[in-house]
Amino acid sequence: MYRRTLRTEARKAANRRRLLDVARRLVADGGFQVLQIATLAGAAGVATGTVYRYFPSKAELCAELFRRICDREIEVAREVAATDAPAAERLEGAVKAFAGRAVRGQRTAYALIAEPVDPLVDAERLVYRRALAQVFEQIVADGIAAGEFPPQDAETSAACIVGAVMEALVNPLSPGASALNGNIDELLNRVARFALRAVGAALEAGR
Amino acid sequence: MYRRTLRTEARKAANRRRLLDVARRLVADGGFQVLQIATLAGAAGVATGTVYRYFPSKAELCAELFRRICDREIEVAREVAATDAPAAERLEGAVKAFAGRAVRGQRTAYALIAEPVDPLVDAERLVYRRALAQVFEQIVADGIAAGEFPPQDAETSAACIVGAVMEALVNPLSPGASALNGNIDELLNRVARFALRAVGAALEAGR
DNA sequence: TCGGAAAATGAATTCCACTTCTGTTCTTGC
DNA sequence: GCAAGAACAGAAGTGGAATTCATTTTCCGA
Repeated sequence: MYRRTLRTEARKAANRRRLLDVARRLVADGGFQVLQIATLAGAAGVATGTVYRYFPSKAELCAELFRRICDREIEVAREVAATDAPAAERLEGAVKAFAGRAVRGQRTAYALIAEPVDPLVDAERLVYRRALAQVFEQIVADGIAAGEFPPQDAETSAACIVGAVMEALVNPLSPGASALNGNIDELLNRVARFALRAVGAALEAGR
Repeated sequence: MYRRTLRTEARKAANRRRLLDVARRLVADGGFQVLQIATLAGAAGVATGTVYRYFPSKAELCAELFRRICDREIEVAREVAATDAPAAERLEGAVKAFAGRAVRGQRTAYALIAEPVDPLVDAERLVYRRALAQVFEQIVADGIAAGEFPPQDAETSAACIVGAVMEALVNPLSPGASALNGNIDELLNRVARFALRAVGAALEAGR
């Protein structure tokens, strides 16, 4: 008589987590492109067939991994945005936090933002962008309400900001990356200033 | 004795063009996703093998098609940008022209901007974005020189504008499109205003 | 009209990674 | 320790689309 027990369940959960962790590492330095079932299994020290005892398909595995990575990014953005500082400061902080993490994450950011992926994962990407946009939208809406920013469609502005930041990162991030001659801060500043001007924030002189 | 003659050369060129045209049509309503060699051949009325007498591989065919479509878009953007009106007007015009064409093109725009494609085509996408960014960059630089816009890094601003416009379009364009309840003009206005604010253009009241 | 060369055909092949399947090994409760 | 059932290994199976290739057709120059 065999029955599932706490111990086996725990081990199973741990295996699952480990597979996702190994997958994350693979994606972190080769993108989804190198995430093949056989490779993953090898790296995790299990047989290929075993992967299918934890995930119904590769696409679902990728989607879950994608979600997992995104969740962390969104969480960070939310935290930065959740202070009660003026909207302009919060916007600047959120933009810099997001862009900074992306630049440091390199390959991972490219995977999240631009790498060709299968449709199921691509759907998650839309969700990710919307979630990110919502963070910005809240800030913009608050700024409008406080009179810091001129009236505008917060939703559009938020989407545009997300696009602007991502696009500004695409060149530096795209594979073959010219390694950002150390000017990360300057890049972040430029992007942040762009976003601030875009929502109509009053800029201090010299910015 | 067989030798190539004007007539056959012409026919060959015409066949090539026709293949690309048929491919464009396919992409226009199903995206690159439906562009399969067999499908294309069928639609063009030739055998699958024949396609390979005109293109070395599917990837190259896709890349060339992509380039062909982009070139047209870039050309339009350049034309709009080439007037000697104030930079703000040119920027508004270019943004609206690009976004408007994209919204009307629907599936094609999605294919150009966001559809998952193979790496060779993805590389073309980067080229496309840079070319588009250059159009905007010129306008921004002119605006700065003329004192219309405050000092800023024109390259960054241009990239950001490209990203902002594309992102603003992604939701409306993504498959499952909610068909833009007719508000195309309003969408274009919002995006254009965002871009104008972003470069620091002085906005007339009410915009 | 005919020989030779290019072009077209479309069925067969290849490729390659996902997925499945058949033992084999572990785990549990008794 | 043992029977039953779950998990695992890794080789084989699958599928689907790109690509090839032997054959047929079309085209040129004499």
